[in-house]
Amino acid sequence: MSAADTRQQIVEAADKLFYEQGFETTAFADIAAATRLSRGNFYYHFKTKDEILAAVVALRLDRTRQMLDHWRERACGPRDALRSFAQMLIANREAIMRHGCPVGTLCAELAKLDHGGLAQATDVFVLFRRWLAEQFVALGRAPDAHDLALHLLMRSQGIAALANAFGDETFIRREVAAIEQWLDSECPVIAADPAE
Amino acid sequence: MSAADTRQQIVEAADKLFYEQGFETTAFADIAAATRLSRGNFYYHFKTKDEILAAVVALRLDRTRQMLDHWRERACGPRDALRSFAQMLIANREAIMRHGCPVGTLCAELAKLDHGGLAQATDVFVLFRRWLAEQFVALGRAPDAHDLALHLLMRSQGIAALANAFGDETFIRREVAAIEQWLDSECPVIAADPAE
DNA sequence: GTCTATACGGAGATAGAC
DNA sequence: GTCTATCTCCGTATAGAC
Repeated sequence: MSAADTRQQIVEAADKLFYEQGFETTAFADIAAATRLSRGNFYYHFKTKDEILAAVVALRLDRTRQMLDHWRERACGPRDALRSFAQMLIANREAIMRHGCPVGTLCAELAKLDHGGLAQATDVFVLFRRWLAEQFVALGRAPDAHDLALHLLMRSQGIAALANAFGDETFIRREVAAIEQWLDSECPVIAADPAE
Repeated sequence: MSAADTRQQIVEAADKLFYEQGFETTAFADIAAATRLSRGNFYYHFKTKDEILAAVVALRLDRTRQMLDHWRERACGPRDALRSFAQMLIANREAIMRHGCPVGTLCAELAKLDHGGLAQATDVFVLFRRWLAEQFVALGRAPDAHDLALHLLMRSQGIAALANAFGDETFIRREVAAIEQWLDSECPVIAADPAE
């Protein structure tokens, strides 16, 4: 197998394990078992565990960009795009109830560890925030688009946190519905807008 | 120093460290340094680290009960009591920006570790949820008091998570104001209610 | 009740054979 | 590029002196 392929395998396995078990808990032995590589072999591809973390965050940034592009392309206008964001909570409900939000839990862990990679990890949040703000700008809310984006992000984090703690699927669905209601009240459909 | 005092000191130091650094990251050596006790001496008071965690959670449950009682006693009616809950985010903003919500981050960490103490830790959430629901019942929202309580808890978690990631104090204040607006819209002041 | 000394396991990391 | 063997450090936990 080529070095690039092996590297990719390691990063993907680490991504999964960091989400499911957390960064610190995940040992090289765990990633080794998942990739069926020997422990020592890791050091050919990554010098330290922090390098693996950086690669995982880079992977998540890439995937998030792709997902956001995809949502925008597929949606009928910005309001529909925003709904995609909310619906993500329902689509990923099983994983969220078990492991929380991948972005939020990683940021929280790195903040506690006082880890240098925190800034990189929050960049994933920034990616979401900017994208959300763009949709609100397109809906004519340019002045407070940033605040509205943070509000939506805040709700998604709160929902993920409680869903993780209580494991209550009904709660997720109810709160996603509440988000959609909030969207409609904040950005009412106007007759002049043909895309809506 | 009596055994009970020493035990209390250990638990309080552990409480602080678990909040600031996380449960797993905190080593006995850290607690030893904070309490100025020798490492070996811990095992007279606690057989395992998990026992310390259980004691910390019990301490937090006690303190939460006291705080909730205090809020209720001090408040002019249930609406005012609910405002105390929201204001807690502003009062504790410095700690929240640095370390997140003590309850939420502990639950998230224990969920990732698949730790048996998770249920106990979520009991702190349950305490808040019940108390919040009681206030909503008092405001005449008995049918959906439980849902409203979870919604408020959700918001507090989302605010804490993003405040931790972004370190934005303005964001906290804005969202607390939004919560108070939401309270007024969900439970409008009625003339027949003398306490309000 | 409090201390020192120490066993034990598991983590990250390195060296060198293949 | 991948492996095995090995090193060191650190965390939990125990034993026993004082």
